[in-house]
Amino acid sequence: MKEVTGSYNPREVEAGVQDYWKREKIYARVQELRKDGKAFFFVDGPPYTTGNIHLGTAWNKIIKDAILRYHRMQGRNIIERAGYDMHGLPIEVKVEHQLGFTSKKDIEEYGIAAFIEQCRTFAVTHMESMSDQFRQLGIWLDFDDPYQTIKPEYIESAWWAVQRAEERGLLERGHRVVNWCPRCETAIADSEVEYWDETDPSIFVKFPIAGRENEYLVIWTTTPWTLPANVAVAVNTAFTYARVAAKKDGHEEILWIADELVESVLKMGRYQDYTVLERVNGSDLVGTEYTSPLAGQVPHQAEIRHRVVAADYVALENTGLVHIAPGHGWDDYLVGIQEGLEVFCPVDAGGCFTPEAGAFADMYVRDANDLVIEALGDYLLARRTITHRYGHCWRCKTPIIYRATAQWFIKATEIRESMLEEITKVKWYPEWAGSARFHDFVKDSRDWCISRQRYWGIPIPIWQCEQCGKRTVIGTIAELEERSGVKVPDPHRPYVDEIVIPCACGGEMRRVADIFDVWFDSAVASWATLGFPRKREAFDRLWPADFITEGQDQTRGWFYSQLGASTVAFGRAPYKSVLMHGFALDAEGRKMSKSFGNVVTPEEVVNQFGVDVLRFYVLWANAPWDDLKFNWDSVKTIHRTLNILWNVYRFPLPYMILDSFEPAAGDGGRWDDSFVRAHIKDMPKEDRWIISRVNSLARTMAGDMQEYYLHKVTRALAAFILEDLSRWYVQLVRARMWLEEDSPEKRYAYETVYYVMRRLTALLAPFTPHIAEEIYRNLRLAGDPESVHMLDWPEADDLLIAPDLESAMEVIRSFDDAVATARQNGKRKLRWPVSETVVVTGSDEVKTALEGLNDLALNRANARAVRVVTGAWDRILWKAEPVMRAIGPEFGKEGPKVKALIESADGTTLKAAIERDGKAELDGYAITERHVTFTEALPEGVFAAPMKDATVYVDVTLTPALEAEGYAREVIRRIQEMRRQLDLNVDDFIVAAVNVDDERVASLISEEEWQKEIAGEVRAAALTVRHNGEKPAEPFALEKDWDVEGVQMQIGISRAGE
RNA sequence: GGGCCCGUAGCAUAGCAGGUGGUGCACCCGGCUGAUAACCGGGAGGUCGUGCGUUCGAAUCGCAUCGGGCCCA
Repeated sequence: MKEVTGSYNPREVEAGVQDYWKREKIYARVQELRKDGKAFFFVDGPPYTTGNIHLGTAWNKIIKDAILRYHRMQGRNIIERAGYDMHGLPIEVKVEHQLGFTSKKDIEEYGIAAFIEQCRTFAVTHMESMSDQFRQLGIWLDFDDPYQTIKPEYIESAWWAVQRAEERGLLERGHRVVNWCPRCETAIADSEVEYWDETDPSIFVKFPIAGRENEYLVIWTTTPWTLPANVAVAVNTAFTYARVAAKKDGHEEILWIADELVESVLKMGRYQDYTVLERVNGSDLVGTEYTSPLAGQVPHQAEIRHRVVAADYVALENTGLVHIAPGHGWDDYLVGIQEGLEVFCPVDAGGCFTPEAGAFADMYVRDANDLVIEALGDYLLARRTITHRYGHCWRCKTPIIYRATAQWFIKATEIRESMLEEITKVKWYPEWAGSARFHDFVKDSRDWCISRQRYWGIPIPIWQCEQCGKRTVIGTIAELEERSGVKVPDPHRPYVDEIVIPCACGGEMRRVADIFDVWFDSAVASWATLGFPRKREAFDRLWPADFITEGQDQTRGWFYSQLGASTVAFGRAPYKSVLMHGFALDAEGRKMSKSFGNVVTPEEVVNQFGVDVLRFYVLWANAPWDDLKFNWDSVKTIHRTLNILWNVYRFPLPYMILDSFEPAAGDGGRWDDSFVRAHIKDMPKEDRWIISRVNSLARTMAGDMQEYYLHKVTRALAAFILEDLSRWYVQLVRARMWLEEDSPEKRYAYETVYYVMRRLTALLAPFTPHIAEEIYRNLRLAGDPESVHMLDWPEADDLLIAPDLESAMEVIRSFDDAVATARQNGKRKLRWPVSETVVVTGSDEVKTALEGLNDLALNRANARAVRVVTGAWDRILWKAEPVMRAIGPEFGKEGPKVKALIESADGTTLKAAIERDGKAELDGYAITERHVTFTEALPEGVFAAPMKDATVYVDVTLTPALEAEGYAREVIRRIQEMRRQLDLNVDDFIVAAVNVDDERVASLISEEEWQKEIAGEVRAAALTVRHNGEKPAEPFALEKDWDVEGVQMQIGISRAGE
């Protein structure tokens, strides 16, 4: 043990500890230590390798680290490989940006091989930087060998899964409407679409009904550019539609509009008058044929037989008739399939019209809106604009379009039931994350489009024969090499694109051009991290994962993609338990975003307050599943808490060292609790109490960790440090530390403090691994493990838990607070003793506690006596107040006289008489309880304050003896202060002289008893107390004038022998 | 538009198997001075988002509504 002089400097502590971990390879040794333990297979959700980590990423890893450290201390062998998600469009877009590219054409010209090298470099560089940042947060995952989605063995894990899908008939080539980014020229996942407001045209269009003169269906759309692809109009059979003769500027035309919407539509079209000719049910309209107003511009439109169809999703909005273009909308597409409509999509990958769009060919669709509107001519009924939420590509921010394309799908809808079933078998923290949130998401899930038309990703391992069309799905690189007869240098594009497999028909099979949706990469992490299918052993032993934890946004993300891929490949969920955590928000509860400028980085927090403070804060601030509202004040509070811990830790060290205290060692020079267990019966109550408390703490924490109540665990820790240790135990035990001679009391104090700190550091280790390690390193005995992280979790010791003592101590603490309040009311400082303190209570618990812990109560109250009184305390006086409402009517004009009598009577006597006899006589008048109320009147010098189930009365009246002690304490305090100013060691002796102006006070403290007391307390070899005495010949090292409660004193001190 | 979560003093948070709302920070006042660029006590501060309902009684249960978050459409 060495003394610690500095105050808590987190950055210094953390740098030292991390250096120690590195030097002594502590992480590896802890792994080694636990390798025979029961396995705990954890899968790290892979962060995407772009840029720096943010607060949410840090929170995520901190939760993981705290939980894994806890399980490790419980003896588990943790499989804890870190992982990174390194493919995908976000990186491609960043690299495109760096290279100044704007389209796929630029990439093709630059060369795919060179392009993906840039992507690879980008991903690897960022991965390394992120690992460094995580290491700095004290995260103990295996960052030296993380799983990386770009590695060949990882790519195989994905290939293998698709091969399973093919075997099970769950892989499908389908023509579907997908979210399409015209800039990136690829399909993008629903999860890659970001919504924000966009202003678009809002137009009402008349579709002429075939074979009718001047009669139209009125539809509404915000995407005029989809009109060239119109094939149908949908109505809802639950609505009534009106056939209206509408008049405008002398013309009349017949319009079909949902009955309830007629008024608003006609107003929009500025019609002056109308008549409803007939009303029909929606179903009566079904089958009605019409022609396209764009037949002149788009030749194919003239060939389509447009008709009215029924669809449930049509709402009573706008016109109640919906324009259907199966090539450009998901709902439209479904209606199209159902009705056997043509899927017409005259738009290319870049978002431009194809020649099929006739007059609009080559135009970018969003730019074509105005031309389409113009081309509608008289068929345009009304034109407005609308601001609505519209989807954009999450990477390049281009507005997306819906486009029917050929894509590869996993038929998630076919395995939906078994996915839902699997969800119920997983343990969810909290429960509703699975049973409600995730369940509802999966219930509504669609088939999963896994193909992307890009470059930096896992190539889809499907080879298709150019001649016969037969396809084959490759599961491993070895299989590919065997079947192609070619060595595969890198399973990425463009290398795999060149590999040809001979087909049985004599033709050549070539790879389909697509790569995987990047979500498919991480979906296979649970087996990829174990090297499966290349390696089998670990997979057979460990899979599925015991535990994963990610943010609530991963419900649709990683929780889902993993479940989907695993249900396809293995027919079961790849995880046994899932903790869903919240999102990191700013103090106002808003999302942190760069454009708001409200982003707080983990780095900022760490630079100011250190890693442990950040860690403790994010775990402590709220329940894991609630959103974290970041708050600097709270961070400061946590800093203060750890600072107090630090002070508590270092305060006994100088005394221990001075006394050469050696904690009792157990077997092999290893510390254990045998001393405490052997002596607990003899130890002072406060020692037994704090020992009980720290064991209770361990018990509560273990219970809460079962449910991953990280906030409760850290709050319990903070409360223990602040309330139990610092504010209470340390205050009680200080005096024993200062004892000169060796004594059992002092030894017990040392052993107790040591015991508590050893247990506490272990309890803190998962949450604040650095400060716990730092303290542990200084306290550990020679035979102890080198790191606090090698210890087992301290199980609560039932034999040392004393519930009665804990509750009795609660009473004393409440008493202590009340005494302080009463003294404050009586303006009597705690340093000044008081004669008597009385507790009036009806509670047995209070009585028992104060009697059982009377020494403690005396000490805390600084009183000559602490007494418990049940019922009434005889020194309480009562003041009688007349109740005129009762006196007036009864005594009539005698009333004022009675009032005066009551007011001047002795309330205490009056109350006693009424209580005894039911009435009292005052000058012949019978007074009963009706006529008078009593209020408590405290005797001179007595002050009261409430405590739990009791009232405390403190008599602050001074006597010469009390005064003598009070002044003596004042002198002691001043001399101590002067010792401090001289920077003396605690064991230095001094010589001192006190000169008191006031003769009476001088004589009080000159009494032998107090002079001895003062000399002893301040370690004075010589002490003189004088009244207006002459100054000593020798000047003192330090002389000061003091005003002590109005009494002037001159005090001088010097170090003895100087 | 739908699902889930959250909404308690200036800020953050506990209480939510219903029975007179706790705690921390900040604030004001005071104490302590052998943890001291620390520590401790006291005080003030609340329509428990809003409305309706169930109940003898609701922060706690139900419905509606508003605000925030994540996700979906």
